[in-house]
Amino acid sequence: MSDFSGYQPSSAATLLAKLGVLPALQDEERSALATLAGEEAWIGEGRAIVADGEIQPTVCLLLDGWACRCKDFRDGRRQIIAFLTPGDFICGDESAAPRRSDHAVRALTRTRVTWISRDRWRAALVRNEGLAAFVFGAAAREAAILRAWLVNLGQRSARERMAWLFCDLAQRLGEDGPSENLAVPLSQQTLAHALGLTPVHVNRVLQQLRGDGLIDFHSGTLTIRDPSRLRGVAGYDGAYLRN
Amino acid sequence: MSDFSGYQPSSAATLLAKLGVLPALQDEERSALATLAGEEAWIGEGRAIVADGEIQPTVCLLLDGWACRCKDFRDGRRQIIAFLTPGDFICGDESAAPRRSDHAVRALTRTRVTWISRDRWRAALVRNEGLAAFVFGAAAREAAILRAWLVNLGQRSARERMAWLFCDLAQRLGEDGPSENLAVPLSQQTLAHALGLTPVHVNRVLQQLRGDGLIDFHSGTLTIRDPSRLRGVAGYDGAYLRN
DNA sequence: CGTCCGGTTGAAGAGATTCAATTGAAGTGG
DNA sequence: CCACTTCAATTGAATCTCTTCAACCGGACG
Repeated sequence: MSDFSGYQPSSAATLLAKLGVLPALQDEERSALATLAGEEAWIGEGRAIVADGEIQPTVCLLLDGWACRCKDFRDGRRQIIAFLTPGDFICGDESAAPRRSDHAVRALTRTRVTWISRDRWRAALVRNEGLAAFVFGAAAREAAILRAWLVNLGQRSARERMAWLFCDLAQRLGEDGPSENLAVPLSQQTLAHALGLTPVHVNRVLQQLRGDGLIDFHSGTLTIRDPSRLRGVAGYDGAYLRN
Repeated sequence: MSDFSGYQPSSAATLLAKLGVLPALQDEERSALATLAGEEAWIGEGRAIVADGEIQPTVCLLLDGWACRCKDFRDGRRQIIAFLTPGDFICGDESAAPRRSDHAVRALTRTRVTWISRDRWRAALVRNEGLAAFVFGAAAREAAILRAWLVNLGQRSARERMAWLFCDLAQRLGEDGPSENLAVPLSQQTLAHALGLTPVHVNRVLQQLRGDGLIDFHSGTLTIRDPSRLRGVAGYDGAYLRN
C-alpha cells in the first residue's frame, strides 16, 4: 500500500466527534465513553484485528486508520464486507453475548484500536440511555449499509458498482466536511475485493470513470469531479444513511 | 406462483417453537411474548408488508408464509436481500427508535403477520432478560446471514451461488427436521432476484444442478439429493448460523 | 542494483445477459 | 368440455461484460 500519509492520526477525539453527531448525546455520555476505553494498541497494516472464527470477549473500537471486515476462501478468493473508519465498532456493538466471528477484521492501514470490557460496556449502556440509543442506532446504520452493499453487488454492473461505492464513501466520509479530495487508503486490489471484481477490471473501469471526468483516484486520494453525474451513473440514493 | 399447498399454516405456535430453540428461554418468556402479540392480518401474495421509505412505528412479526426484504430500482431491477420465514422479525427487532425503512418487505406467499406496540415491546425486553438476549441473538444472526449472502453474491459463480443458497435454506429450514423435500415457495424469477441473475440463467443452472444429481426443484419443493456434494460445490460452511 | 508490489496493457475465452420464441400447466368463461 | 388467457418454465442464438493469463512499467525499498 503506497503512501497514505494524508491521514491526520486522530485521538480518541475522533470517536467522540463521531458520537457528537448525535445531538442527544450529552457531555456526560461522551466522557462516560472516554473513561470506558481500556488498553490501546497499534496494529500494523494488513494484520488481522479479529480472526475468522475467533470469539472476541471484549467490545472493540477503531480509533485510527482504516480496517475492513472480510471473508477469505480457501482458494484465495476474498470478499470485503465493510470498510471501517475511526469511531466504528469492530465488534460487540450489539452488546449481545460474545459470538464466534464469521469473518475476519483486517487493518487496511496502520490502525489504533481500543478494547472495552463487555461487562463495563453493558453496564454503561444500562446506566446511560442516550449512549445506548446511539449504539443501537449505529448498529442499525451498519446493517443498512450492509444491505445497500449487497444490493450493489447483486444488481449493478462494474461501472455502476464502483461509482456507487465512491458515492457511499464520499457520503460517509464527507458527512462532516466537503466531499472533495477524500483520503481513501485503498489499493485497486482492495477495491476489487470489495466490489467482487478482478483487479484488472477495476483498473479499466477506474480509467473509464476518470476519462469521463467523474472521479480521480490516485495514491490514496479520491477526488469526485462531478458528484451529481456520479450519483446518476451509480443510481445512488443516500437514504439508507439517514435514519 | 404455482401450488404451494404443501405449507401447513402454523399459528403463533410457530414463533414460539422457534423461540423454543433457545434453551434459556423459559415458559414465562414465551407466554410473555404470546400476550404481547396484538392484531393480526393476512396479507396477499405479492403485496408489500412494509413499503420502502415507510416508517414503521410498531414491531412486526411474521407468523405464517414466506416474505422477503427487497430493494426495487426505478428501472425494474430488484434485489432480494433476505428471505423471511415464520418467526422472523419483519421490522423492529433491534428495539431502537423507529427508522425509515431502506427497503420493502413483500409477501412471497399469503402471509400472516402481527404487530406489537413498540412501547410494550421495549418494556417486555427490559422486564425479561432472557427474551432480550434472544432478540439480540436473532438480530446478530440475521446480520450474519446478510454478510454471508453478500459474500455469496460477490465471490461465487452462478452455479456455486445457487448451490450455496440451497444449502443455506436447507440449513435454516431443516434445523428442526430432516433436510429433504423442503417447502420452498420460490419461483425461478424470485430466485433470480435473490441471486442477482436473470431468470433464464437461473433456469439453465437449475437444470445443470439437477442433471448432476445434486438437487431437484419443482413446484415449490426443494429436494437435496446429495447434500455433501452440494456443500462441496457451494463451498458451504454453516458456521455463520451457529453462534 | 535487484526485487517486490501496485498499476497498466493486450489478447483470448468463459460466463452471463439479452431478445425472442415455444412449451406447458392452471384458471376463466362460454 | 373446449377455446382462450395467463404466467412460469424452457430453449436457442447473438452479444457483451468480465475474467484469465501473460507481459511490462515504475516507484519503493533493502
